[in-house]
Amino acid sequence: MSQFWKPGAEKPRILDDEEGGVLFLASSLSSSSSGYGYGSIEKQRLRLPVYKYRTAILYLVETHATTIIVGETGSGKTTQIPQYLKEAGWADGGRVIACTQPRRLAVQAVASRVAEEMGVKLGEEVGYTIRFEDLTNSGVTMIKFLTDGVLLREMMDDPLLTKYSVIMVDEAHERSISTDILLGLLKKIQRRRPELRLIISSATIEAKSMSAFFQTSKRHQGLEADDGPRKDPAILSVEGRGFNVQIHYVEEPVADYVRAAVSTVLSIHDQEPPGDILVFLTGQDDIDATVQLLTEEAQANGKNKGLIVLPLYSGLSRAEQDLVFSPTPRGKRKIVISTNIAETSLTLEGIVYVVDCGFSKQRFYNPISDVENLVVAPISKASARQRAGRAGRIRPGKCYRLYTEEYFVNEMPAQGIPEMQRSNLVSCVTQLKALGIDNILGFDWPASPAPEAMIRALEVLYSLGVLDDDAKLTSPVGFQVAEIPLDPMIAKMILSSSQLGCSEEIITIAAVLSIQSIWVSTKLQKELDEAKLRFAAVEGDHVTFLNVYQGFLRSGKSSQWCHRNFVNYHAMKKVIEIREQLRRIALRIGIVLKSCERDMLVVRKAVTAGFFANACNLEAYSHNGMYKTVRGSQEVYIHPSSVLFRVNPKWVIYHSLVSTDRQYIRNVMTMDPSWLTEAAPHFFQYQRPDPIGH
DNA sequence: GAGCACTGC
Repeated sequence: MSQFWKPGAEKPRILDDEEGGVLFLASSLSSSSSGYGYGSIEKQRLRLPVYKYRTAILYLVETHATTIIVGETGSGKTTQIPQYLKEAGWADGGRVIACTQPRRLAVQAVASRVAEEMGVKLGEEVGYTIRFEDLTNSGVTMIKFLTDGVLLREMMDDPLLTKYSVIMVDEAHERSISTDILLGLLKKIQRRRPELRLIISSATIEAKSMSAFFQTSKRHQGLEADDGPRKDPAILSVEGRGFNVQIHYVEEPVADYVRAAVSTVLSIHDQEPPGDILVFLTGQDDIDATVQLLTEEAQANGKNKGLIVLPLYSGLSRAEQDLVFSPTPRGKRKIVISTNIAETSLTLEGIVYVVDCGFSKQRFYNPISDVENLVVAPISKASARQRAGRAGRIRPGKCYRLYTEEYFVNEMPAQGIPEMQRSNLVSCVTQLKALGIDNILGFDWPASPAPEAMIRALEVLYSLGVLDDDAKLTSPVGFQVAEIPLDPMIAKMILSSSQLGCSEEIITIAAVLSIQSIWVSTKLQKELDEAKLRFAAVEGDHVTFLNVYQGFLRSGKSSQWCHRNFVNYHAMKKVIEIREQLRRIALRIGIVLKSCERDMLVVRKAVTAGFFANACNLEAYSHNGMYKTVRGSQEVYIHPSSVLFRVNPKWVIYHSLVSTDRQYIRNVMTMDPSWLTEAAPHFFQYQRPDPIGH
């Protein structure tokens, strides 16, 4: 491979664009150098679109502190660029090349692919780290894949990330909270470590704003010192290798996208050649309705024989999700009706047609009421393109958009709102504080969150005793909370359990609260309710979780036991895993591991210490179970899934709140109001001088 | 008596 550009060699031809970024125009190499006697993996590597840009990428990374690579799916950037860097010597001298991904599955898949291409054992030269799993060998691993959340955690031990020579942040266009925090911090690190190189890889042409973010102040421009890289980011664009997808729009806006989706699917089935169909809708309700309607109409038309209609959303059991991946039998057409999960998280093979309703459920946070809501909202153009691209993976496809072209062009937003601007920031602020970022309001974010959200987060953390009057982390509580990889309210609950002597129980509760649900998703609602009753505790859902966990342990962690009791076996295994991680961290930060045996009073006090802000009082004379929150006097109701539903104790504390027609509180526990002033005297003095006196 | 887009540490 001597023909490739290496650091120090004569530079390839480049052209500066008017913004000071560097745009690579032509490579002197073409991909025609493939074909002599390489193994098939090697041949495949040479055929990837990114291969043509190998020299350019290495040159830009050598000469620029930050390189932004815009690459469509199938360009090969994720698997190839780390290898190019290694071949060019960026992993010499014990240094490591890092590549981050937003999702665990992607980390594992990419790492094993790269290990295979390099002919090495996974966990040696090529490794990966995700929560609960570290497959790296320190001193040996040269290329390391990891989730961006794990890299953020690594910064708590090594703030300058000194072992890495190059950090590639992949899928940056998704703008998850951890990607955004990471980008902000990496920009800071760059100032302290000029030898560090960043590669920001993104699927959309948002590169300009990303470039502006990494652009350092004007006076540095043009000062190209011989001993350092250029400070202005380079931008390089790599084409993808997807097939052409023809876009169809509706001529008039549709009133009901469920009906529109059904009729679109039926006409594709009627008129188009074989190929599976993927339909994007917003949620479980829409999807179940569509599956039913489609099955009925197909039956009525006598077309049901050729159709396999399958729902897809994260709430389905593993077995139900796996159905979607089974190959379509000859002569049949598979129709997958899915949430956003199929946009990025899962990739289906064999899709030729996509139907896109133009909406998805998105989280929005209201810092004034401190409530996170799930709202059906229009998707962005970037999402619409991503959805359409799902039709072009195996051959040219078609995408049917259930909105007008006029709407797409003129009204659909180009990019979605970054998650940072739609979320509660309590965890995010704690993490930054732990990394020594004192001036949170002045932090240089890729997208600044609302000041109200920031102030609300500071208030909550102050009331938890995580921050002091100067908004600095308290010692030891604040630092301990930051070490625990969970929501600060949960972390505070764990810390309090140490003093109350019930940490074993509270850690179990923390683990259960941090997974989706320990119950199986089933249509047998009555049976599920009956199963729940077998574990129900008068103290509420938290203690009920302890009963389930005890039962699971006594059964010898049996999957049959889970099945009999409508408990989700995979969820329980995850609970065990999270418990183990939390116990390790607890020992490290000096929490006393102790069981309170059957004393649920201390367990409830520990929960209150974290969740006092979620205290509610049953309205006197309320016959319909209406509660008011102590903090904001909001009307709330106990969710029917709670064991305290219809029990309606006078005082409760909840873990989370969901808004639909009503505000429902989920995971609810009974408590005594005198604990509130005990847990957070300042908070309740400030909010309401005497919460107990009525 | 009713509802949970999707990730991640």
